[in-house]
Amino acid sequence: MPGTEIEGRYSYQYPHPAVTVDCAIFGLDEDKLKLLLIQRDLEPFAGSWALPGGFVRMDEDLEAAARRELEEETGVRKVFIEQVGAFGKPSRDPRERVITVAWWAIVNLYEHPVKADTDARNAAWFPVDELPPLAFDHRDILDTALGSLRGKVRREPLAFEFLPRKFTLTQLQRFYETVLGETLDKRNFRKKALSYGILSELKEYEIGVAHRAARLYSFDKPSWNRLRKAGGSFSV
Amino acid sequence: MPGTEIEGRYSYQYPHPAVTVDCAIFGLDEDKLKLLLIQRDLEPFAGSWALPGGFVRMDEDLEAAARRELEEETGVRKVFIEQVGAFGKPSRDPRERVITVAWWAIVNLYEHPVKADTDARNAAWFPVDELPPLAFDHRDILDTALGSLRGKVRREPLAFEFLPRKFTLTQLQRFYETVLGETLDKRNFRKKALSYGILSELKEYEIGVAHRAARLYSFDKPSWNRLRKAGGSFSV
DNA sequence: ATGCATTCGTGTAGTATATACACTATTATA
DNA sequence: TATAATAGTGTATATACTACACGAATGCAT
Repeated sequence: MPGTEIEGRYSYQYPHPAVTVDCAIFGLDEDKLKLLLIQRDLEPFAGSWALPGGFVRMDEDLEAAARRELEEETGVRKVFIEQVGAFGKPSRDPRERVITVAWWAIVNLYEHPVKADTDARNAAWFPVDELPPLAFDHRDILDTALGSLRGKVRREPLAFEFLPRKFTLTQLQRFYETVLGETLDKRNFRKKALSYGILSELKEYEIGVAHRAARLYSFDKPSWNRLRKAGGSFSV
Repeated sequence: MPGTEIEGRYSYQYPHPAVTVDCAIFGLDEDKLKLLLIQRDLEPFAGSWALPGGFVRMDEDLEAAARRELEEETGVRKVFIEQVGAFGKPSRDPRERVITVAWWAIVNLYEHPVKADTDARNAAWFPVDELPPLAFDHRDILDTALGSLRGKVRREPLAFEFLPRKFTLTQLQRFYETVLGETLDKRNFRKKALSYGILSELKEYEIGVAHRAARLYSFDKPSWNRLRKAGGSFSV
């Protein structure tokens, strides 16, 4: 049954590989970009940390499979998710041929705090620049995912998927500095960030800080949609 | 055997989907961006045009599978190829579950003319803006591939994968105008293209034209490597 | 041989965008 | 009330982008 005459010209019988999805789940925590990892309890790589993932079901879309894994792991439903690509070196799993379709996702830890290490399974958030060795080819996958995340952050207002609904311009700046790994000039940053007209200045200020309180802003999605339709982008 | 306890926490037995590779093969011909398509002779979609593709073998890397298909179809070995991503809607093939990993590739039709329609199988080059209806979800795949190609062309000197080894600046400009779908100012284009220092001015001119002959240039790869290492990009 | 049609090749001025840079204002706390 | 910490603001310079027109070279038709 498997493989027979699929795609027309090829009629020899191929055995089928297993197909999984793996997710690089990013979040912003204490001004650091963090990644959710799971500690494996079975061989191979028992004890190693790995990207959460699992099998694609036979009647399930790839994105649906990724979202299902994501929700099982974090409890969060509507998140930003994007495909990284397929990884399929024949030797990537020592047991049998497994092709994985990798995704990256953003969970907003301010709106949906995900307490990773409290449940039975051993899961934890790691700063992306202090990761333990990863199982399988997950380091490759992560590096690709990080590249894809950074590229997207440069061109689209993804920052607001990470930040609280009300944020200060300094928080916004810190985010870009953290994710892009470069320092930015305060005045130029504010000038540019505001110039797109997609930030609403609120009449509120941060509270509980031991210095002058900063004004809060929120992301104005309608303005961004208008700007995008007009061919605009958003890069700081 | 399939699916058992793979990835640790999941131990139920999954049937495995078939996995294929499909290739969007681009080339430049008569100042037009063209795509190589194959006419299917079997159901489903018999008679329709489709992206060339086929099964991934059990011991074969995904990229190797794509390159094998590519060579079977065009006879060309060393081409630029990049993954588009995985496509896996459960209904995309009416016979059984097939997940495809799509790739796009560039063949240089000046250096390796691929006479598509001469062999037994019915294959042909189509201008990307005059494509026939495509089989399966190949239209989706192609649109994604085109987006990926255009993005890459904006940032990296991919133009030279399409053009003859010796080319005129007008040819180069036409390429960008064709692929990016916008007209460019001649003087500004030349100024900018030359400013990166990755084009070598040759002492040769085009021949056989019924007007003033244009100077020929070639792409200086070492210069590009130096520029790239220094963090530079290439965008016209 | 001459004129025609066609493409090649070139520079400048104006505008917009990006960069560099330092001090006063506000608030909590000691 | 002094201190420590961060917020908030403007200008001058350099760089990059845009718009724009005409003489030079060549094959071809007459």
